[in-house]
Amino acid sequence: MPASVGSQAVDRASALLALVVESGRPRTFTSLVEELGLAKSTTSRLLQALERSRLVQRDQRGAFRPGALFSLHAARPNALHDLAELARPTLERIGALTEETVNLSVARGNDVVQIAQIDSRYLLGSTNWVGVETPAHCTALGKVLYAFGALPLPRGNLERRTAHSPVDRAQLDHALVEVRRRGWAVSLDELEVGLGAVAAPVRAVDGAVVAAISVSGPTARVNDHGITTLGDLLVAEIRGLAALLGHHTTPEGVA
Amino acid sequence: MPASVGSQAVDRASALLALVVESGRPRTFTSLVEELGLAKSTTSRLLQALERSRLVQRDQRGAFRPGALFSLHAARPNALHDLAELARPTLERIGALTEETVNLSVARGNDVVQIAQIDSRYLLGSTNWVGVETPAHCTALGKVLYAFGALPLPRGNLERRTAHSPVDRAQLDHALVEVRRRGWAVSLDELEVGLGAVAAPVRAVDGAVVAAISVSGPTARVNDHGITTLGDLLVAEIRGLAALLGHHTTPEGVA
DNA sequence: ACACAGGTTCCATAAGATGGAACTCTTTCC
DNA sequence: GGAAAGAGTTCCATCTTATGGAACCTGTGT
Repeated sequence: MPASVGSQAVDRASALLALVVESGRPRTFTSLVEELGLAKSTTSRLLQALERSRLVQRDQRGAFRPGALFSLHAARPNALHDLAELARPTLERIGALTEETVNLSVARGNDVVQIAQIDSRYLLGSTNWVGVETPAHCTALGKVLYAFGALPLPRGNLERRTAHSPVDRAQLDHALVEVRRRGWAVSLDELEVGLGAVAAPVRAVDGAVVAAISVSGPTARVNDHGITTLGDLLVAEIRGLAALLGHHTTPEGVA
Repeated sequence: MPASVGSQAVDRASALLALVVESGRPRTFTSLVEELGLAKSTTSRLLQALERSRLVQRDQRGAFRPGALFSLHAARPNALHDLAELARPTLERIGALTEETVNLSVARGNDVVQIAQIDSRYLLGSTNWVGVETPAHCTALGKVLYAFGALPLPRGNLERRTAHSPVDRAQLDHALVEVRRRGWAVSLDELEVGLGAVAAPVRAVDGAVVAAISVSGPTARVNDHGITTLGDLLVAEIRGLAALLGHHTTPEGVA
């Protein structure tokens, strides 16, 4: 661990900051003291310094949350582009293994936005979905984000894209139970007849799903037959990406 | 200078990080050394510590950009909610001064997303636009984001919402020149007949426009008559918000 | 092959970070 | 309503840890 000298204070402050950002909800002073095992006085001083620099801020109750600098970054139009950069190696490896089109998406408001895509090795691949709007309930990516609470569930009737699209919340909910059970989602002929996709979640350290990755292609190649293999492959490959988002390489089971 | 002791290293590292995040584009090692006036060795050590904690990352050329922790935060569905919190006092003050509906928006992909709203004091106010999709070329918010490069300009024909909507790029471009000249944008009867709005940009320290704030209401109240007053009021009030996103000017006293 | 900019490592020094204890303010409990 | 526990900050003597100048790399252009 201490393979580094001359920066103990910064390392400690950074560790505090990482905890606050990664846990995704306000952290109390005491919980931070306990988790890092630093002296109260040290922790207090470091947090004050971070607050001064707008790296953390305190809410009404005094708990710490990511500060204005994080908000500023998030508001930049290309903030998600950085995430795409980070994920690119993972996407490319999945692309190389499956030879199909690979997409990375996050939830934004009530929509799913595609932020990166690796194109299929085949001539007959999916088109470019970056920026294209799709009804989330018909896509594997949307189902993953719905299933793990990253996207607010839709109300009212659902748009029927094909004969296979889920048409109401009951059908969708049923599908989402299955997604949670398996850990990945499928969409076959639901968005477009002849188009199949599998998607799996990308989780932050706190377990929250922050993004999803899909593999999609014509149902001639992406179909019931090899779908389990694809789903498991996705889940396995995404482990590496999750490590980038939160370095604790904990294989300890968290549901 | 600040009356703070026991955290010089953290303060310096935070200052480095703030520079990297605020400038919005990759910063070279040397430019950071020059801007902060620290010793090369110190700067190098601090940046290494920040990189270790995924607070900064280096691109292919070795320049520093915000790291994975910033991307992680940006990918969270509620990342922009934090920005809204930060802006709330400003929005409320504008709402109190104008008694009209106030909105905060950012660009996301090719769309404008409303992330916060303060409702009009009048019964006849605008409806809630948070989450609603609107054609950017017909809105004051959209024009601001277009004018200052926060939103990619639209291609092809533009949707004609009313007789006053701009119908092509030529008309829109002409309007944007005016927006840049005045520093704020107007939309009267362009989105809906009877609806008027004024919007102004929110800038980060590097000058990049990261968001826009609008005041909107029925044209009975928001119209050519008082529009300059409204525009200037917006620009003036937003200064305070920009200070929150940028450098520290106030040691104490949070509204 | 040479020089030079950009960047990292080394090291003696002392400046600055550290943690225990004292202290303040708030909340809870009886 | 008062005592006690809880949450967090400030103080201060101690010595760990950050510091910056110089040496040292490493890649690039000439």
